[in-house]
Amino acid sequence: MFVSATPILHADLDAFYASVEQRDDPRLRGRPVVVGGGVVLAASYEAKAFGIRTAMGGARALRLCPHAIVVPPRMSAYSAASKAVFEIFRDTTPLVEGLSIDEAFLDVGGLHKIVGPPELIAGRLRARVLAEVGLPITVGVARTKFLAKVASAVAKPDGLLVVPADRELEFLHPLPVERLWGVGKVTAAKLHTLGIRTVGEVARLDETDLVSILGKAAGRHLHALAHNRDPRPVQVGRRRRSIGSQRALGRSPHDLDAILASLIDSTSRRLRTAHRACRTVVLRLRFADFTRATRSHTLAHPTADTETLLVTARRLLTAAMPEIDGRGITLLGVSLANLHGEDQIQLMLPFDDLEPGALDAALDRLKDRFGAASVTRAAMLGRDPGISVPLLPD
DNA sequence: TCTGGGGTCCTAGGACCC
DNA sequence: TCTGGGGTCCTAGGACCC
Repeated sequence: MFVSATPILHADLDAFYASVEQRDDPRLRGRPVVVGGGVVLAASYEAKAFGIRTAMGGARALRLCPHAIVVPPRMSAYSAASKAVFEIFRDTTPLVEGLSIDEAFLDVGGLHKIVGPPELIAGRLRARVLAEVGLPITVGVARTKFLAKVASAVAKPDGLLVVPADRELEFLHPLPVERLWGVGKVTAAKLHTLGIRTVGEVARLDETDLVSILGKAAGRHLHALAHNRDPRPVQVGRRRRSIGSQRALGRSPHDLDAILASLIDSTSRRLRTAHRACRTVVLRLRFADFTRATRSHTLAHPTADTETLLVTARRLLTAAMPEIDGRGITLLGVSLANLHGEDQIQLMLPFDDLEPGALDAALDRLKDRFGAASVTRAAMLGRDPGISVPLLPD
């Protein structure tokens, strides 16, 4: 039986935020649209034609295209659109690996006999996303994840590109090194100074040379990709490894402690909603000269308790105050990492109903159910509506 | 040109343990 | 008394991605 040699799809929504805005407001269609304010979060293809790019300052974008229409972001609309598109992905194949809000890998290798060849599946997927969600989407199809992603980038916007298994290197090698996954500004500059500009030129280098130029992991990684060696399978259900939030600070005076409390409040809330707990609190700082610093602390036990996390974050901030006072702070952020999940249960007891001994009784019930040795009382603090008791296996 | 907000992964040094 | 090699964890910084 013939088995498809190009079973991986990389599906990537085009100019995602801007496309949602154009979908929802007909007046924006066909016109240069910029989503964002101080910085460009997304630009429609009409805006990109003027040289406007993601992450560019808003003022510069308007100089490039004075008649661009700037709209504020509507995150909930993008999130809803993303959910609808991912439902179509999962209806196509259960093997879906989300990469971000607007892109995913789909393994359709097993569908050939039932549905047809990958290009047919990809075409149908594009048609469904347009018909059911109203958004243009580009799909790259190839034998490896990496090449499928390169194919969709080349095919953008609103395109479909299949790289046949026998033409992979022919397709890949003329492309600029910037197309390789993991090559950004710094790595590209290093390679350029050595006269290396295309993927094919990278492929001609020995792995040991690349390692000596770029370091062990990056060198090996790039060497493999330049030869289209990418054995990574499409992974379903990858879990996030950190949850964070940050705030750029204007020139006006700010109450750092209040901002910190609100950052911890929102991130710890998201943590609990996801039924996760964290062990590491990371404080992110950016200074007036745009240099950055991080300060972190790792707790003995995972927790999702607001008060515990806030106390930890406050200690980090207090320790960093001399530096902040000296250099001026322009951004404060918090990231909760070292995430723990399924192996942990969180017990919430409402404050009002809390009889004396109720907590111990609840712990005893859990010990009956999971075995005494697997239940530990790790923390008992809280001003949220309830007492949260993170429990973890010994 | 003056820079947002959300993430991932890698490196390197030091502490600590065997 | 002086010494090796290996492993894990934590912290900090940095490159990169969307």
